[in-house]
Amino acid sequence: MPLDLYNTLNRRKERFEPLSPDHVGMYVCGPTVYDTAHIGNARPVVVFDVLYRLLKRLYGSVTYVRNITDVDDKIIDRSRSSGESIEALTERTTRLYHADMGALNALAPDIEPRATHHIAHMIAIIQRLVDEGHAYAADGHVLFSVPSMPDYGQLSRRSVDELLAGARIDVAPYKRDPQDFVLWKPSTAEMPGWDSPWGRGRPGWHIECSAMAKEHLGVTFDIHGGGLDLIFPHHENEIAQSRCAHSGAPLARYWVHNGFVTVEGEKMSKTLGNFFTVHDLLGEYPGEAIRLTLLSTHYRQPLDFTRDGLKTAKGNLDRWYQALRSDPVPAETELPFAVLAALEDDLNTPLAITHLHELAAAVNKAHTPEEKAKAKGCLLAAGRALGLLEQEPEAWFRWAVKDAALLAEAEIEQLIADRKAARQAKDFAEADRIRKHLLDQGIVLEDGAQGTTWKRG
RNA sequence: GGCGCGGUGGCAGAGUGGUGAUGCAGCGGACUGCAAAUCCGUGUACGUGGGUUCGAUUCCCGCCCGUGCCUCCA
Repeated sequence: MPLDLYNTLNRRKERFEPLSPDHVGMYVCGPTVYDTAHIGNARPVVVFDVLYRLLKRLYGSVTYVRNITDVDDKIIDRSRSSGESIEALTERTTRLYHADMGALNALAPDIEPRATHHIAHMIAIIQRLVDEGHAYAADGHVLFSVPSMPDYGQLSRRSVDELLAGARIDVAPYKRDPQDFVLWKPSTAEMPGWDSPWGRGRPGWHIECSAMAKEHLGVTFDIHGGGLDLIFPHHENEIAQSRCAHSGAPLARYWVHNGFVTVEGEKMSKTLGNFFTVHDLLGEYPGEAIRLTLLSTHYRQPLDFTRDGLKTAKGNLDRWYQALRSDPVPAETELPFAVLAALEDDLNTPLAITHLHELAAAVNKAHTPEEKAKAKGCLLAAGRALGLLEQEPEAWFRWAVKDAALLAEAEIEQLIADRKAARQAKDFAEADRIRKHLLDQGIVLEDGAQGTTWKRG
C-alpha cells in the first residue's frame, strides 16, 4: 500500500518511505499558547490528524510529536496587558486548545512537549552551534550565522542574494549579517528567563522546535508538518540550526505543509471582524461539521471558510448519519479500497469524501439486511478513517445549538404520540398542526416504515 | 523587486491527453394523507491567446485576474 506525499523540499509528490519500515516519526508545529485557537489554527491539526490516522493504519507504530510553545514574546505581552500571570495564561489556553481540538475529533499526539521543559536542550544545541562556528554571542544575544551555512535556503528556495534584495529587514546593530537570526535573547528581571552561558535569557522562536524534535524523534526523522507560512523563516531556520548542530544530517525527510485559511473570501483579521475561534464555532455547529469543512478542500489548496460551507458539511453528515441510523446496527468493516487509495494519494480527502457519498447511497439502496449491514460497516470505516462518524447517529441528531431553549425529549415523544393518534383518526389537520409546532422549535419529523423519528434541524 | 500558489458548471470541489467525478441548489418522477428522508431521471464547466498532438480542460509558452510568503502569522 504505497503512500505518496507532496514534499515541499523537492516540490513534488513522492513515494513515502519511512526510515524504519514499521515505525514513523512525525513532528508538527503546535500552538503558541497566548490566545484561543481560531479556524486557521485548526486546519493543520485536522489535516495532520488524518495523516496520523493513516500512518498508524499503514505502519502500525507512529510517534507523533506536537509541541506547545509556552515561552514567547506574544505570551509576555499578553500577560502584561491582561494582568493574568504567564503560568495561568498558558495553562488556561492550553486546556482550551485541548478541548477545542478534541471536539474536532483530533487525536492527542503521542508526545506534546513544552518549550519551557526543554530549555537545557536548547542551550546545548546553541552551545554546539557556537562551538562549531555557526553561531556567535553579541550584545547579550546569541545569533545564528546564516553565511556559515552554504546551502541555507533550500526549503524555501531562497538564495542569500534574494533575501537581501527583499530588503525589508530591520537590521539589529549586533547582527553580523542581516539574515542572522536569534537563538537566545536576554531577559529583563521581570521577564521569564533561564541562566545560560550567555547570561539570563530566553530562547528564540526557531530553536524550540529543533530541540524538541531532536529530543523526541532523534536527529533525523520522517515527517515535519506545519502551515505554509512557516516555510520561511521558521522551518528554514529550524533546518539550519539542526543540521549545523548535527554534522549536516538532515532534519526531516518529508516536509508537508497545509494551505492557508480565509474567511468569507477575506484574510482573517480582527479589524475585519471575521476572526472565527473554534470555541465559538463549536457553539453553532457540531465539531464534526467543522472538521468536515476543513477536509472538504485538499490540504494544500487555499481554503475559504464560510458559513455556507459549514451548512453544507452539516447536511452531508446528516445524510451519512441518516444512512447509519436504525437497524441493523452498523459494525465497522475493513476500509473500502477506494477511500484508502484516495488518502494514500497525498491525502486526497475531497475525493475520499465523494466515496463516502457513494457508500451512503449504497446503504440506502441495499436490498437485504445483510447487504445493508455490510454497506453500513463500509461507510462507518470510511468515515472513521477521516475522523468522522464517531458518534451514535441518535446522538448526532439530538445535537443542538449552544444556549438554545430546548424542548424536552419527553415532551417531543409525547407530541409524536399525540400526532400518531391524530393520524390514525384521520385528523390530519391536527397531525399537521403538531408537526408544524415541533418544526417551529427546530424539530423535524420523519415518518418511516418503522415509525416516526425526529431530529433537530 | 524576489520566491510561490491558484483560476473547473448557480455554489462548493476532485480529476484526467480521447467514455465530461461528487455534494448542495434547480427541474421532472416514484414513495407519502400531505410532508420529511430516500430512490430514479435531468441541464449547465474547465480565465485568455498561441504552440505540441490524430485529439488538450489536462503538456509547453505568453497574457490577464486573484492570492500567499519575503525574520518570529497555522
